[in-house]
Amino acid sequence: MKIATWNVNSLNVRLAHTLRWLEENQPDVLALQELKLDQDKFPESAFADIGYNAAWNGQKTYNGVAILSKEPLENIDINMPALNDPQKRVIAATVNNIRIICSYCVNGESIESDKFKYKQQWFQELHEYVKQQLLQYPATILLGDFNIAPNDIDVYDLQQWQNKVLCSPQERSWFKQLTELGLIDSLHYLHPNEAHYTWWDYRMNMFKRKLGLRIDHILISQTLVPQLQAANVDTAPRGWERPSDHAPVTAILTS
DNA sequence: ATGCCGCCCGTAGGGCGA
Repeated sequence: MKIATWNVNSLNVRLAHTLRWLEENQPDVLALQELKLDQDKFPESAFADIGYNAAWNGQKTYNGVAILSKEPLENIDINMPALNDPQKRVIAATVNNIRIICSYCVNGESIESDKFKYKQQWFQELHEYVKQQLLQYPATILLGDFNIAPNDIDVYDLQQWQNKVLCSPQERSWFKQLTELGLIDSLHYLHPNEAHYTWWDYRMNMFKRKLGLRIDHILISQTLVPQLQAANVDTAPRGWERPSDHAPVTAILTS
């Protein structure tokens, strides 16, 4: 089973890229973030035409998440039930008895900002939600854009980024608390000493200069670790014409 | 560096992302 996550930074702009990537890579599940389109504007038929079911949680202009799957999507959750959040950042569904939780986590802007407080509250809520989901679904995958680079190796210039948003000790502690629920960072688990980035700033030619951060992740519950075969970042789409600033992240589980 | 780039709304230029 091939699982993937990709922040496409507008599905309107990136639909062709998304379809191309699906056809070339044939994942069983693809989680999408930053759709930036309203619920009734989702291109369901374009995905159906190439064999993918879809569940989505859309929002005009900002946010928006979806799960695409070759197999049917069951027991769909829209947003975290306990958080009355107008921002559409979470969708969950069950595929082949595996719970898939797709998250577009809060950016936070800067450590000093009110948005950072929202990020903290949001991660507290995510922690509670995932804790409950794991009780109900021992085989769970939490994946998406976390907007946190959890380890020093996930950052191209530690000196520049330490104590900045995405890399601060506070954010790393929130990420660690999630993993302590019994979730394993699949790429870091298989490649602990390799630098793999998933996001490169559009400015200053950061992709060509290979200067990025690893902020998109696939966390798998401990029950699934024996099945984990591979984890990777596909940097190719970041080099396509008019790309998303994020690249797809993949994990392969044996069935 | 209040900069850089890109998307959104809307049709100029500010909000937002990371």
